[in-house]
Amino acid sequence: MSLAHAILSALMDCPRSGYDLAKYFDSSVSFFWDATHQQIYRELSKLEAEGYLTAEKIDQEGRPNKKLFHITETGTAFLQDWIAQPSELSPVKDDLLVKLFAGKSVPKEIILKELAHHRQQHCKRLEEYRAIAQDLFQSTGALPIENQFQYLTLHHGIRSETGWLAWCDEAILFLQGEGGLKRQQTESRSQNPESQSME
Amino acid sequence: MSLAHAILSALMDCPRSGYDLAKYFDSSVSFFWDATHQQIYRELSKLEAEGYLTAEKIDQEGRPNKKLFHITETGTAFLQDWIAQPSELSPVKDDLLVKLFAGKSVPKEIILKELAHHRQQHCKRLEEYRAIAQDLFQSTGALPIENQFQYLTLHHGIRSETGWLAWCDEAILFLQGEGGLKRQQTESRSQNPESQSME
DNA sequence: TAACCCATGTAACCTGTTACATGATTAA
DNA sequence: TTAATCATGTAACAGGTTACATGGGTTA
Repeated sequence: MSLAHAILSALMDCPRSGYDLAKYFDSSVSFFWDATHQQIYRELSKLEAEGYLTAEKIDQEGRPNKKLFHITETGTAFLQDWIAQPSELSPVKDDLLVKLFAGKSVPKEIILKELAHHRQQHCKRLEEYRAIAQDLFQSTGALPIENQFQYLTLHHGIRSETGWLAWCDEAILFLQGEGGLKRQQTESRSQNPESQSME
Repeated sequence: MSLAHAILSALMDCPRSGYDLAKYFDSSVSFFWDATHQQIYRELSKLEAEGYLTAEKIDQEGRPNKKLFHITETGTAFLQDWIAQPSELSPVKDDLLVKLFAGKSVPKEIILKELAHHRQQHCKRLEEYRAIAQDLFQSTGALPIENQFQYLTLHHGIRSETGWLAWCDEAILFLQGEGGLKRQQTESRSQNPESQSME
């Protein structure tokens, strides 16, 4: 869908090589998009052919030559157009939840183990996100405009990981409590959620 | 990745036709997986060819004939195996967050409009999930084992939508507040989140 | 009489994954 | 001397999207 748009966004900032983009997608873009270097190179060729990007060849000594991709005016317009188009909610796809859904067909310990494993992975991710937050936004006072939007996406990532952690904890307790007996009330604060404060 | 597994899980319950599955994926599975009828039919053929499913032909009068798919023992074993294999976190991909990331390249009103639009869609989804929760889990006392896992997946969906709503509200306020000036403190309750109570 | 439900599919295309391939430089 | 970093790609395959196709029965 929007790998192309994610790449164009990343190139609005500054020109980057395919390699740079792959690294970028592994860190500062990972809160909301995921792509391998193979996908990125293929998409870059396509975007160049369509005139949304131009490649600048950089000869280097002591390391491989590279191509820096710059976004063109057509590319910028294409991105702006897409942003202005209202879009649907992105589809949800989650392996762990598929496993849980079929949970009754395996011993409970297997599910509990997998929940613990995922809990730990979310924990790790949360720490990574917090570290990025520290790096980027430690100054007091107003954020420069360039960083406001990045801040919001990162904040979403932190929120989402925090939510996963809490859900994992609940699910583990629920299943350990022999299921069902400890179910709590249906109407809760989530009707009118007390929002977590910003990171 | 796991469309095959999601289909097999759905058939653990009871045999279903492709059409049934498509409807099921549109409602009770939508908290964690998404698939169109084309994908489902293709996957069913494949799963049948591999021996994980058998098709039972049902001739009907007054409406089209159909095929009911039953999971086989091989199919069950295949699913159980997959569940026991530890899996990585599912990748995040979200269009709205890509738009926000590139937010500085369009007028702020466009972003605010899109945020409001998404907020409304998440609201609608949350209501749908709550309605399903009411239907399935209104009884007091212990949940039957068959429903415990479904309950947990649904609960995750409700949690996630609640989180999205709260984030949309925060993002809208943040951007309306001329950005940055109203940023709140970095260390917050999310360090040790007060979990929302179960639905 | 129009739209929706039931029910199944094909075909073309685009996107994502996995494996393979190269090769110099630098840090442990 | 082993592994990681820099840097770019091809090829095959699997998974997902969009458009097309059929056709009777039911509800507004």
